[in-house]
Amino acid sequence: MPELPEVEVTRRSFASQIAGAQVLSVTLGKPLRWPLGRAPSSLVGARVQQVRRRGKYLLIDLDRGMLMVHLGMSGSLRFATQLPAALGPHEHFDMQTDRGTLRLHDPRRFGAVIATDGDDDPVARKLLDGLGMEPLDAHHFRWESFRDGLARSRTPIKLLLLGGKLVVGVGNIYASEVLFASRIAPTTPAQAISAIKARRLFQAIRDILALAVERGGTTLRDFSNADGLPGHFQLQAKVYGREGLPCVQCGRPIALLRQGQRSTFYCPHCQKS
DNA sequence: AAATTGACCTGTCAGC
DNA sequence: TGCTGACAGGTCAATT
Repeated sequence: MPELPEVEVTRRSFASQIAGAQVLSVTLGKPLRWPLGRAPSSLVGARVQQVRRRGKYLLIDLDRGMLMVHLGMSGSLRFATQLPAALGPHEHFDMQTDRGTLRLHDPRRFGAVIATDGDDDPVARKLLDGLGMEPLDAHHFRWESFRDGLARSRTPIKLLLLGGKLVVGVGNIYASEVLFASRIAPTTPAQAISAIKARRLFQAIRDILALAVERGGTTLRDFSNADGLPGHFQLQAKVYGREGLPCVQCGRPIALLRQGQRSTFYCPHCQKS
């Protein structure tokens, strides 16, 4: 479910509500991708300061430590005052505070909640170091760095975008969408992309992710923010999930391709190397 | 160093 | 109806 826009929409939907809250108790369901990292009771009494995001990680700063939350493939967060006391079968992390309860729902359990000492904690460093540029941060997402990153790689551009080493947050849906918007074939080796097209791709990543955040996420499936609301003005995918349907530009059928065991959707007529 | 591939886990859907 | 296989929005570890 969650690529950068969905994670950012989630962050915005509960960050200001949870800021200043004091942790009352923590309950765990089934194990997630990684263990919490310390006893849940050690979080009790801590105060939440702010909620940041790095790539697809949510970083919840506490007055002692930092909680890292990743939604994996199927995770979603709720923050509310009135939640059922008992955890459902797919709810695996629950943090009660004096302002409400933060609860992770994650059927596939590819997500993670990790308690660390902060940004410099080795566990946090291991996960966050090496992540690429933040596409919605103008200071970090630099055209020169992006262009140089493309020039250094022969990897097919779709896979390079998914990799997260050059730019973070572009997942399987948005990778197909930004390549369609910039009219680049997904198999094109990164270093073979012309300057003109690279520039279009750079802009498309910024514009499409920003628009998706504005609209509250994608239209696919059942994404909802931490208020449990779906968000009414969700972004329409132009190619993702549209195999065989007419291209919105030229009317020819959208094609499906497998790259790195993931589906890529594209228009063979509109997108060229 | 860069590029593949497999693994994690559960739900859903198409086809027989 | 039930079974089987394919697939799903992510990413890390192990292997070439």
